[in-house]
Amino acid sequence: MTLSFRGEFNQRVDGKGRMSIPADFRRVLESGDPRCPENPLPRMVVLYGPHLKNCLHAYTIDAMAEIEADIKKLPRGSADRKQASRMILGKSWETEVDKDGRIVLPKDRRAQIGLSGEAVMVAMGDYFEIWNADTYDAVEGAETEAFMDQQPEDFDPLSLLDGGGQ
Amino acid sequence: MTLSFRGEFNQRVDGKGRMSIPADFRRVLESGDPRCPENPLPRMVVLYGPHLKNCLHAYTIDAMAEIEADIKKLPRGSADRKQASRMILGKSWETEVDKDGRIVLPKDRRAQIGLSGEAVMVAMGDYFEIWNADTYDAVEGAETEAFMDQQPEDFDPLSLLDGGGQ
DNA sequence: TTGATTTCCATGAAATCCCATGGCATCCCT
DNA sequence: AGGGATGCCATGGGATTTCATGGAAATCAA
Repeated sequence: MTLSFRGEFNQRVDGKGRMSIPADFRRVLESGDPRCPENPLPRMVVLYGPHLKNCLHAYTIDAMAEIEADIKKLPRGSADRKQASRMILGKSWETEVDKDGRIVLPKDRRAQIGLSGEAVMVAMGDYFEIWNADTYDAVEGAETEAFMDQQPEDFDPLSLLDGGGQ
Repeated sequence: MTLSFRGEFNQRVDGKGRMSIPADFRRVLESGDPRCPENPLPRMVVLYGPHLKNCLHAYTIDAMAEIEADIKKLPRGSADRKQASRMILGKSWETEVDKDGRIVLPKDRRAQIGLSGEAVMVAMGDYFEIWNADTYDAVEGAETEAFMDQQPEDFDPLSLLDGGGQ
């Protein structure tokens, strides 16, 4: 069983697009990269498909390998496989955390999510999201509020889990 | 275990038909060419059979060798083998990336896919597609739109993978 | 010769490497 | 417990290299 991401972190993004990966996340990336610890610098895969609104998704090598294996299970030549390939393989990018614990997000990626100044990284279990800080505050705040409005006063998120596992 | 292509890149095509191969793709081509790194310049094989509409497919040397091996497994003299040979072996072209990281696409190949000005290269796992930028935007845009129309509003391509492995 | 192709060099932008700093937490010793 | 040393972490700056791309020179072909 592989480690999972946990927590939410704010990090600065400098003019060159450099951004520290939180130390906790690095530990997870290391445990999910078969090349570590021989090569101490963990890699990660960033998804940037058009279905992602205002954020990027970051996976460990192992987690992404699993996804790719699933793609290969789809029938060759099927529309599903083609779309999955285009939207996942075609819209992803592998990079390595440098020895200072940072990655450099290419200009295109930063532009896509309007990233500059301050970033937020949010754990989502087997991946984490990368947001521009201001955008995250706005979108996540609004979505959570909208959701909570539809829930009873004493709502507990754990109740969402009941019956999900059939 | 071989690297796989990842990501999508726009590159310029000049009047001579020269086109840079994205650095990431070159790394994959190098790892898939048994002649590297003794000879540092990787080769690649371009498929241009009539079954390809508006695009070309580019393979590593190793990946194409595997395909050829599969063809040889078909019964000698069978119609399947003959057609596979014609459409794959007969319609493919091997070239070498030059020391500036470029290839020169022959006029015929460019004409076939209407390539000029701007190209798009899209990773598809063990190969990548080469498109004219405008054509790609139109065709891929239309296909994706048609596909997305059949999906729920908040569609995630990862959902295609659920239960794909039966 | 002339047109086409291939090789070589030039350039600006972007990405990468290397080193430096200050803050914070931890460890350890007396 | 104090207090110093140690080490990790996030961040910054500068130098260096790679990349994509354009153009000139050299080679080849008809």
